[in-house]
Amino acid sequence: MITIKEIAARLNMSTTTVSNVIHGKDGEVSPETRQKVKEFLDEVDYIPNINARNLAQNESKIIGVALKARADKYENLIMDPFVSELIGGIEETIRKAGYFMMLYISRDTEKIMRHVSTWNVDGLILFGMLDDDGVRVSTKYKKPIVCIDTYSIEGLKHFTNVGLTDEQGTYDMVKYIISNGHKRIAFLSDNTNGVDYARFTGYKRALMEAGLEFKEEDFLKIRPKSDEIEESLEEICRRAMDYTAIMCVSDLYAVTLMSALTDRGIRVPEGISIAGFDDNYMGSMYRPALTTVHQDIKEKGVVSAQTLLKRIKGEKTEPRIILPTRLVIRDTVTKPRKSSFYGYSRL
Amino acid sequence: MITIKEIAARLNMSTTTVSNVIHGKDGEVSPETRQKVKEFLDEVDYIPNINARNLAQNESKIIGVALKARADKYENLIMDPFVSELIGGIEETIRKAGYFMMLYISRDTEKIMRHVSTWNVDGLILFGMLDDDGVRVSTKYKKPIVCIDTYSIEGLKHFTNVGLTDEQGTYDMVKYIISNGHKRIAFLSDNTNGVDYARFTGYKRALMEAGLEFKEEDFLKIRPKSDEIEESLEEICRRAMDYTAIMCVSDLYAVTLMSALTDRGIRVPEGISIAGFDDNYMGSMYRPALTTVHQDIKEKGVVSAQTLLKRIKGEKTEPRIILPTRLVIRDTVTKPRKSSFYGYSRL
DNA sequence: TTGTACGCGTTATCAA
DNA sequence: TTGATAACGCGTACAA
Repeated sequence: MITIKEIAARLNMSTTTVSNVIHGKDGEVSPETRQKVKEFLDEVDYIPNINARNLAQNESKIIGVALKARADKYENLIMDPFVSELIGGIEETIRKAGYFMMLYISRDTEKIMRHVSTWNVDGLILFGMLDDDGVRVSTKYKKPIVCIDTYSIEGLKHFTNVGLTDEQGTYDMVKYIISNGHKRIAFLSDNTNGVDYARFTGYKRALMEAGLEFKEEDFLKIRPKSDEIEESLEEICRRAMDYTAIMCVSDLYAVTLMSALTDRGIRVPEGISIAGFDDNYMGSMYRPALTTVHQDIKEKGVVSAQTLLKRIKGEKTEPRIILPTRLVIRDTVTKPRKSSFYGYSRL
Repeated sequence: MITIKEIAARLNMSTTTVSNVIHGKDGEVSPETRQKVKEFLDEVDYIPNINARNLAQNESKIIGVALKARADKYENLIMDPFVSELIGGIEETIRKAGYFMMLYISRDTEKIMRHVSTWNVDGLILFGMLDDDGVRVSTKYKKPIVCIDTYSIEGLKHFTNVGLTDEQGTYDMVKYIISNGHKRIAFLSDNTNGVDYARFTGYKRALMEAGLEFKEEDFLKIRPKSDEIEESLEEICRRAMDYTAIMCVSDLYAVTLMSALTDRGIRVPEGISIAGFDDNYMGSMYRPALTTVHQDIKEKGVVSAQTLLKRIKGEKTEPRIILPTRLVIRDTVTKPRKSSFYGYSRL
């Protein structure tokens, strides 16, 4: 690996001159020397040492991307195509802007912050952070942070949130379900924090507006840990037939649920209508194809990275960016079954 | 961000002493000073500047992870749960070993190599590289490289390949299909390089062994680019009924194909049997559940990272590591349809 | 046991 | 237009 110093020595000039040519400071150096240096640079295939550069400039050109995994969700986190699509969008944007991406997955906010401090990253993208983490992060770290899908960090300095019309999207979908004639509609999720809370709220608003009552038990809680999910699904399927439709908080869960129902002889949508949220590949490939709320996940990644890049350059940005959602009507929501028919294909 | 120098000044001692305490060189420093320094370190929450450290030590503690995307496959690359699961395994292993992971996606081998050179990464994990890239990479870069699923790099120095019993796994599956009574079995993929070649070979071997003839046209070529896939699928479905079973090179394609067939009224497995390879979430959630060749993708990531770490430490490793596969028999391969029945559910 | 001084590769400042 | 030199923060050989 050749260094500037060595190049300077071989060309009989100073490191300054070489450095100037490398950085295109054309005013500082004569055309002839510039030419000479450039040729030599090509010849030896000079590659700068970023560590030295960062040390001298006190910057890193690194964007830290931290996924905060919940203990009970780690497996799913990394299985969900959501994540890879998001990362894809982020990586592409970062790379094109001449930055580098360091990826870090952890359950521990503290560790994440140490990590970014060590590397002196120029900015941080956080995904999967819950409310209470915000303050802790905030005090440790002075550089721009963009959160994805994190509610209730508003007001905290350095923070920008990139989110969705979660509430409205779910509201629209449940309204659509109701317009199909459904009256007993459950909501399926594994928690009621952050994004899930917003979607849950949208669901309840649609119910209320239609004069439908919401009872606590209409919230179907799925436990995604691999050693609990079967039992969890068993119970949910048992209770499913109390409803004619289930609004799922994600496509992942919607598809998981449809499989479980199918295995128990309950047909979708004849026996029960199912709606998802995300519009990922799994939902679109499943048959019957999933009716769902679309979000552009890659775009979410791109916008997050772009916003962070702007903030790094010192430009002002909105404290919260809200991306649109839209309904994708496919085949899993239809009219409710007749009360006499339970949709069982075998019994 | 506090520096060693500053700490030394405040404590009235030399930087060496502080440094020694930080690195636990207990023999070099008296218990009292050690205690004093440690306390102060905690108090000010000292975080080393990695750039300076790397510069001084000429190492980086960074593992570069480069995904080489094929032009026509980028979208799928990042959609396939395969990738996120693999990354998950790699990241976890790297992190636990005290290393950092830099992720880079590019179509251009040259760019990937520049990237790793600049950062002086301690080692490299390459995924998606094709045969011809090998040599180019090899000459540029002297540090350990672990490839995932790259055939024909054997013999190249610095390289280790982590792969699968691709040929055998596919052979086993096709043999299983044949044992179900099938005689006309197609193979679906988008190319015949690397991994796909190995699987293709396994398919042909099983055919041959059973005295079945393979014709060129039995290779069904899918074109995965988003603006071509519909047309491609249309043609494949038209030709599908010349066969009673299709061995797909991946679960992703198997599920995609099943959807397309279903949409055209062809039922799986009544009309045609389908087998996949990978055993991912999509295939296991699809109904009918996909019969497929299982590989442990996360494990692949873990083993790759572990192997690289070993090589970085100077330990010898096998030039090629081959992970096992096994058949997962589910519901998409059954006896072939009667020749009079074409499995159409509507026409 | 502690401290001094230098090198790592780069950029920046200032003088020639 | 060019060059000498300091600085960035850390680790370490070697001296004290």
